[in-house]
Amino acid sequence: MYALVDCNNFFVSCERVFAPYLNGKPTIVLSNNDGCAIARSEEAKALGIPMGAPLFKFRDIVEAHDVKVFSSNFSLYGDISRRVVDVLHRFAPEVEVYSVDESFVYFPFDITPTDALEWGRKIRDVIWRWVGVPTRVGFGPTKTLAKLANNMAKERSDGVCYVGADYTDLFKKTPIENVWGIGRNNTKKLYSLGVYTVYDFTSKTNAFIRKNFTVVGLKTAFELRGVPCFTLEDAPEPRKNRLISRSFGEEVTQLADLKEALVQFCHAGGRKLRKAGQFASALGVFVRTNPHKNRKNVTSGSAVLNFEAPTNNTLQLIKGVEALVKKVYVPGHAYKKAGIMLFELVQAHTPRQQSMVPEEGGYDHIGEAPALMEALDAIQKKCGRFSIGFGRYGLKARPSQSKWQGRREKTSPLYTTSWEQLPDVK
DNA sequence: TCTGGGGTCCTAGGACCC
DNA sequence: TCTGGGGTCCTAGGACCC
Repeated sequence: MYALVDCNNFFVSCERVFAPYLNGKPTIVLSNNDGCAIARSEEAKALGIPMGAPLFKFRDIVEAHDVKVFSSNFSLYGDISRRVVDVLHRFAPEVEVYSVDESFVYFPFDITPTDALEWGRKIRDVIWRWVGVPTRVGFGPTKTLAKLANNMAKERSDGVCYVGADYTDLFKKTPIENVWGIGRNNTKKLYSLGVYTVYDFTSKTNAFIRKNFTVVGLKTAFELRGVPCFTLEDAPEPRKNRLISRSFGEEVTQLADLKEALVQFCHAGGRKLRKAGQFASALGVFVRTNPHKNRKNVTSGSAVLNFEAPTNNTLQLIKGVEALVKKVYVPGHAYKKAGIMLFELVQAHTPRQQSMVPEEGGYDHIGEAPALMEALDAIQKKCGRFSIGFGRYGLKARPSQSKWQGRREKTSPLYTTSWEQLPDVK
């Protein structure tokens, strides 16, 4: 038996944990750069604010109804997310963190749907009391059915639901696009093939599904019929690539500004690699002008280089960026977005080809962080992320002074991850 | 004026090997 | 007239997820 535990309107719910005055008020959280609505409270949804819509398109609604607006505060959301997962581990030994607001839970013992629903109510109750965010719990014999049940739980007053493989009546009423793994494109194709509901889909032959939707679609069909094809990934595979990118607050035309942004991304990238014990084999840089401003004339560029030996040394990433940015930067263009990509990430213990001629300033033994990086991480951890950097790359003392930094005008405090910003209890 | 930031998996087809 | 039977690796592109 699988369960999917999903936090309702997660980012908004996180904001409400420490600001209960927001309860009952229409509230939204914006994407980076205060661009789009990426989380909406039920009240905000009722006002017609669409998911992913840019703020300027519904600003009149915000003003007319006094919608509470927040910039995204991912430190807070990440911390709340960890707390939710901690609670789940008390209920079941096997938990797969699927995303920041969703986890799969596997119950390895026999459990009836009735008992499952009782468990679900208990899980919701404890998360609500201990962490302070509302959740929904869906149960099913496969992950896909649990996910569907989670969707159905929206309609249930107790926020829990079970869906079995034999729920034919339900399947006849459920649109196929509600199924996990059936996206926009497949929906269009399914409609054209006369498939509109879950029932229509599961009734098709395997050969038909395989032919039109590859093994991916076939697995989904099996899952809906109650045959598990996706198991719990309790020890997720280490990630293979990493992307660090941002849209800029203001368009960037100068090479120095572009470089400064990319160097910041290298800091973030290096830190993330070291934390995960990973090393990047190759580095990519990309830049892009604003696609919304001049749709016909969006320019982008990218370049990649291979490291002689995989690295997680920030300084080596920066050196790589220095070489690559010259290839992609074209004077006269106004860049709106840029990023770095770290490819073919390897773990410290992965066997690898040694370089015959060690790079100057590099290091030979993978897994051995150079003392400089250890010091950098330690100082940044103690004194803050911008307390130290590589001076010659134009790092300003406070990066908010840079034009490439995005807008974050309505950020809530770091209630749980900064000593200075702990909330007061009166 | 203003439009996010991450990821994964699968397939087809070409180049190349014996 | 008739033209084998295996493989691997890489890339681009398309689909999906949050």
